[in-house]
Amino acid sequence: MRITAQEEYGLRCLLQLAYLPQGKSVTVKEVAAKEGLSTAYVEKLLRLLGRAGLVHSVRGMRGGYVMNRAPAQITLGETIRALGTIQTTGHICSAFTGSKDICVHFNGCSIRSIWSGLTSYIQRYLDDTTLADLLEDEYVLSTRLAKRLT
Amino acid sequence: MRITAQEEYGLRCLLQLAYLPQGKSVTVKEVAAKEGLSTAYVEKLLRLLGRAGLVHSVRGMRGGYVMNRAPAQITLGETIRALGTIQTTGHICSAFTGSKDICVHFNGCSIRSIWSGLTSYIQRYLDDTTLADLLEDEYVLSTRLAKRLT
DNA sequence: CGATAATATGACTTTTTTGTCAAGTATTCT
DNA sequence: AGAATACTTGACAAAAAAGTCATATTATCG
Repeated sequence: MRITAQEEYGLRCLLQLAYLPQGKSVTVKEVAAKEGLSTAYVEKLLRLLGRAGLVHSVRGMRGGYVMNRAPAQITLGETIRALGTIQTTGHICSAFTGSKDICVHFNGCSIRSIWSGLTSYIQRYLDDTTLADLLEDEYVLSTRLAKRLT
Repeated sequence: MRITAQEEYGLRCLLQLAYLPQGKSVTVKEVAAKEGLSTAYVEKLLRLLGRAGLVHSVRGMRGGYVMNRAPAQITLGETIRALGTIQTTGHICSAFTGSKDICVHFNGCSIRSIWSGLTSYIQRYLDDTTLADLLEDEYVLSTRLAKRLT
C-alpha cells in the first residue's frame, strides 16, 4: 500500500506552482531546480497535471506553467487522481492475471468490499484536503490532521 | 496510491487458510489451484506470511500451511504489513532520489504531515478489520463498512 | 531404508514503472 | 527575420517489482 513516485513528485511540482501569487507562471527549469529533479521529469509530471485540467502551459519565451484555479479550489484527491489512480480494487477482479477465466472470488468476494470501502475512505481524506492546506505551516497542519483521527 | 499485487494475492492466500477449521492445514498446491496462481508464487507469499508469524508450515508428507491464530485475531493491517509496507511517507524524505543533498522540503514540509496523517488514517481502517470480517458474506460486510464512512 | 509428498531458498527472468532523450513546435525579443 | 527561450511528444533506457525455476531439505509411508 503505497503512494507512487509519480504521485509524490507530481504533488511537489504542483505545490511549487501553488506557492506563487495567483496567475503567475513558473518555468519547468525553475521547478526542476527547486525540487532537485530533472527538467525532463518535471515536464512529464506537469503535463499529467495539465491533462487533468489543474494547470496549463504558456509556450515560448516568458512561458511556463500556471495554476488554473486557486490552491483552495484544488483538492489533494484530484491531484493524486491526475497522477495515478487510487486503485485498491477492481484491477484484480476484472484484470485477473491468474490462470482461471474469472476471478475465483467473483461470487461473494469480500475482498472486493474491503478494498472498495478502503478506497472510499482514502478518497474522503484526500478530498477533504486542499492544496491551500498544504501551503500552511507544518505544525499547524499536523495538529489539525490529528483531530481527524479522533 | 495502490494496493500492490503481493498484498492482494498474499491476502487471498491467507484467506484460503482462514476458511479452514482451526488447526487444519492446506498444501501450497491446493491454495494455488483454488486461487489460480502458480505454486511457486503461492510458496513465496505464504513464506512472507510465515516470517511475519501469521502462519507456519509443516514439512514433509501430509504437511502444508496452518494459521497460527484464529481469523478474528488477525487484522488486515498486520497482513498487509507482512506483505508490503504501508508506506506513504518517509521513503521520499529520507531516501530522496533527486540531486539535492537532502529533501528540499526538509524544513516545514507539509507533505510529510499529510502523508503521515494519511498513513495513520489508513492503518486505523486496516487494523479495525480482521480476517473474520473478510470471511463474512459480502453483502453483510459492505453494509457494515458503509457505516464507517458516515 | 527408499520412494514420495511436501516445504525452503536464493538466483534468475519477465513485466511494469520510472525517468531520460532527442527532435520538434510555439512565442517573444531585438 | 533570426535567435533565444520554453513547452511537446513519443520512443527509449534504467530500475524496481512481480513471478518463476532449479535445487535442497524434511517428513511420512510402506
